Amino acid sequence: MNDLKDKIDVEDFAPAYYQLARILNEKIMNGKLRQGDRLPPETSLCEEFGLSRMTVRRAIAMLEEQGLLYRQRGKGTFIKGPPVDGGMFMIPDFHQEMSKQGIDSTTRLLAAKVVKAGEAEAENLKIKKGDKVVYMERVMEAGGEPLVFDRKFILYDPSRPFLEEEIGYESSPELFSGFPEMQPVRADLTLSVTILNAMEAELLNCIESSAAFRMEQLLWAANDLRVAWGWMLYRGDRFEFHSLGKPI
Amino acid sequence: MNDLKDKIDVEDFAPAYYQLARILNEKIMNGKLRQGDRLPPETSLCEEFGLSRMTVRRAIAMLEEQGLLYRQRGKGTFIKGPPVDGGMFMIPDFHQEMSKQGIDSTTRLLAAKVVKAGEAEAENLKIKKGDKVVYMERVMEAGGEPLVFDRKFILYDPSRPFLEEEIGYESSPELFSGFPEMQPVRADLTLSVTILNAMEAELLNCIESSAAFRMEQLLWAANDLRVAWGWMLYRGDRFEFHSLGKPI
DNA sequence: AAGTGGTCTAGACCACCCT
DNA sequence: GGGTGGTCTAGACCACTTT
Repeated sequence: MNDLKDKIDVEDFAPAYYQLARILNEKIMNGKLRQGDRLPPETSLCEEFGLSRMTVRRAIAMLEEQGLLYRQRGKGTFIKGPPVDGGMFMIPDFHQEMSKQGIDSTTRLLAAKVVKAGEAEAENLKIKKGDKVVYMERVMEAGGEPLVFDRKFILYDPSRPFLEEEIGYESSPELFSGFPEMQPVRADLTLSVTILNAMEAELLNCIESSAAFRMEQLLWAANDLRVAWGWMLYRGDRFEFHSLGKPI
Repeated sequence: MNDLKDKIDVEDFAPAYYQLARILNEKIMNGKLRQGDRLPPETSLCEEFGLSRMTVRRAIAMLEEQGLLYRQRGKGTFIKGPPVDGGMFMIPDFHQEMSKQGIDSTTRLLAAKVVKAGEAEAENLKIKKGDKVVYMERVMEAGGEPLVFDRKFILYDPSRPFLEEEIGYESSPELFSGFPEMQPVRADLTLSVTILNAMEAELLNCIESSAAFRMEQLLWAANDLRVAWGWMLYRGDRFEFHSLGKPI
């Protein structure tokens, strides 16, 4: 029943490190290598598969990255069990994900204006309450349905006139294009859960008090300058995320 | 104002690839390398820093893994913007995380018994409705507060007596220890949001109808055998998760 | 002392992109 | 054809663990 080749096939288009990773991954999924088992030493694998050590190490590094095993200097490489009580989750870019699934998606701009910063905005952008900020509200839709609500407060640059046309379409980073000092270089994201209030529920076409993901965003430019703060609400009845276990 | 060495320090304990990754990362965070910019070719970096190509590539690979840049064969290596509309989130193992924070945590077993599979369990474990399964309910607590509710349905192995003592403590994988055929080798995790019902809210000491994370788990053993299914509820008022941007 | 993983080199050849 | 990243080798030395 073992149709799998346990050898590196030079005719195969896949590189050797990838083939080896696949072979080892298969042994783990087969139960031939079990939790706690030690992998053969790298030098043994080199001999067994006719590969150099760097290539063998690269295959093992792939599996380590996926959390299938761990390495201990001086001791060996050991198989981990599956991540039962936790894992990694990716929240993909909304429009990218939709277009990948062949679904048309749009962003609708609800509001974009200069307002005075309230308590929360001032605190998060480290400005004074009452200072001017650009406020922006958007809804992202797909299949004729609103799915994500986005609200952002953006640092207002008095040296630059505020242009509504610049705002509101697909990609947020473009908001800052042309203003190198305000270009975000880092984003701190925080994922939590919340219950939609009446306004949010109406915009998202949900019943009030339903649950949603909330992804808070704080965008940093160079020199530790905070350039934008806000959050996105993902409808709880339309989104779920899967742990990463990219098949090899 | 540039206190950063832009050279590899052989006296430094950090390996060369790591130092180079730190230097490049700093240039991105400084805004010296901006979104869309092309990195110098690998061979240039080799010369500039006096490193072999493999070492330079390893540094770049680190940054690529973190989503800071991407590579295109034949064209070059380019800086990405920060992941504004999505990112990676890790949900850590509950007890590991608590002990890391110096907080004592416990697991309390509420129920462990053999029951007949209902519709959902039968569907998810691919058994017949009414077949026997092991049912288990646990609450994980820290700081005197219940924080996570766990409910699992485990494949019942008639050849093996069901022992309540085996169940219920810290680590789920141990449930299967000693039964190699049932040892999980893979876990499919699905993250969603939900609203706590009366029973769940009481067990978690929350008000009813509050929001929570729901992490559904399907555990697979070798031969594509489904060995357990269930879900964990994380109190929404006590949990939030941060995107991964490990500082270099 | 022997065995293990961690780092690094100085080359080599290949696949792809652009001119 | 020249430049880029992608893969691979056959060594070397080091740090750590175990015997």
